[in-house]
Amino acid sequence: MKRHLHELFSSALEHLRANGALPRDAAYEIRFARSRQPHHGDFATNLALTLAKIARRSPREMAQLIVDALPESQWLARVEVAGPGFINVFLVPGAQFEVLRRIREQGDRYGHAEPGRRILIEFVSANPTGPLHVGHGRGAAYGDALARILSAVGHHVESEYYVNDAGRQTDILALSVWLRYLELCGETTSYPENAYQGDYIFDIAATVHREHAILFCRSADEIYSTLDAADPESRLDALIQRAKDLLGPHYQTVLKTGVETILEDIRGELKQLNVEYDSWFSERALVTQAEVERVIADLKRTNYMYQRDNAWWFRSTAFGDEKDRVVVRAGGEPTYFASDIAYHLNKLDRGFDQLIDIWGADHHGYIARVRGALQGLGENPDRLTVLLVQFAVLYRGSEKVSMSTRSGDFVTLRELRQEIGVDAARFFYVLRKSDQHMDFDLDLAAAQTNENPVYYVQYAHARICSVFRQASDLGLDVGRLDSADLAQLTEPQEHKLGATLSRYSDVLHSAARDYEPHQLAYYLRDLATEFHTYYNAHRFLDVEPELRLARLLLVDATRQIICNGLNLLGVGAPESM
RNA sequence: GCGCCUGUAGCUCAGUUGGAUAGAGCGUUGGCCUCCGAAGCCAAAGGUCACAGGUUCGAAUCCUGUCAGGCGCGCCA
Repeated sequence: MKRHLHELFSSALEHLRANGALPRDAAYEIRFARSRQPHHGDFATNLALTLAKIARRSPREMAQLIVDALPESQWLARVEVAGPGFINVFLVPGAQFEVLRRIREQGDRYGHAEPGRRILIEFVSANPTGPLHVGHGRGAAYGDALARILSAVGHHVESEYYVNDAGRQTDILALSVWLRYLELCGETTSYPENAYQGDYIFDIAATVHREHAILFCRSADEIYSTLDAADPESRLDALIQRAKDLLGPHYQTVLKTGVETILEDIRGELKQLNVEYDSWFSERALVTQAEVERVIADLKRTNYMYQRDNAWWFRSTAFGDEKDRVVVRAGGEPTYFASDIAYHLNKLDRGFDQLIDIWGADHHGYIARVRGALQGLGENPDRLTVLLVQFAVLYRGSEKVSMSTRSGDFVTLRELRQEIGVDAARFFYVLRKSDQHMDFDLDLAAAQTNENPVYYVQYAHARICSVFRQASDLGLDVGRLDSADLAQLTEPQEHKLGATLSRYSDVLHSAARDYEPHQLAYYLRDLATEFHTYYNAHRFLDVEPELRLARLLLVDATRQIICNGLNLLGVGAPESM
């Protein structure tokens, strides 16, 4: 319909140009907005306001000229000049409902489009050093909904979890597990405060003890003797080194048991949340397959690498970063940055047009250096889009809850899901713009379970299903919905519902373009409101057959759109509740 | 100190890329089930869009400054 209006107005402007009312070279962009108020018609454009100055006429005069030059159309009831010079378009009564037939025809594919770009979207990617906490849930809900939406508008989308199974954090995990294991062996350890504190460490240690008995047991004397370190962090590093020395090849067994146990837990929890990845990519694989080395060598061949204090630095300031960054440490160890460059190159080499990374907002300072590295290596940095998810600040009542994995003082995603359920959790997360800070009151989230907006939307769906069950019980003929006479729909609630349904496709594409699933969530709530209002004002079954058929078509299309929309958010659409 | 994000109803948040009278949920107040699901509907109260300037036909939206909050500024990941 918008396209049709566009053609009409273009034609009018051409006409005005031809007769000299508009300068030949006048630039313009015709845009239509859906009117908020019924007396402003169905669509409005500010075209005349933008053209008034160029044409040296008053905005209202300009608007009238355009209106007079409009060609005839079967869909337009009337066109008005209003306010300072808006042009309001009123459609003929049936026009708003044409969309119902298309929804009916296309079913759960309605709103989807033709194939577009190849996109790889990476999200959550939490270190496998502890269970997912409530903060990770936001990235999961956001990333998965976005992947589904992008896929729905026609892109080829693959989702990936980057597993940081190499590096210091996993070493700290291995050390933590080993020390707890030693306690099970009867050794007295002094457990470092900066090792992982969570109870899950005990569980993994117990597994190791069950499977390997006292094979990895070493005496406290061996471990702590001649261990000198200035500060807690270097003491931790010294302990890790000691563990590697004392355990030899067994160290890897402890580490792998830890990482794999936690990864299994993460995988399971995400699956519970209806989040399933196409691939899980291991950082360790990048290292063992020498891709990191290769990238470092490639970087050294560019002009963007230099040595200082025995370390290799990448000149990221050349690409807008605040300072240059170390790629290879003085000791010869590559940094996390190095493997991250290799990872992103690997993703590009797999043939994706666009990479989308979803990061926590605390990593925002990291964007410039990664894009810089890609550019330095001759890649187009615009192929990488980094979307930031702001932190959720957790409260219990008015008390702030910490979310540090190392301290063990956090609320797990599992606890939240078990408390409020998958649907409520996912809808709650996605009901906020991702770059908006969010106050997440756990007590409130639990208390508001019954008031969660997701039930409002699901209830509309269930109600419609119930109507059709009733129809079937009464033996009413609902098999001919396709032949319904749309002219029967004349009530204001029907007009509003029809208008909202016809907006779905716009909303979907807008949500995909802006990477904003929350647009869809808000839309679904609006749609549910329109339906509930309609439901309370009118009856569907107990009316004349022709009217009944038309109303059932309208209501069935509503059910279809709610179902499609909820699915894109990873939320179920129950037929009864 | 520098950089990024944010400031909208008592609380939690939207606001369609600068449009007409700034919206919703929760909370508060008052109505609606002999009728296809009351997890619903209808109505009321509640606002100096942090503050001050600027840009223009027109600003919650764009620019500048001030104030307040979150995050970041490692040879950690």
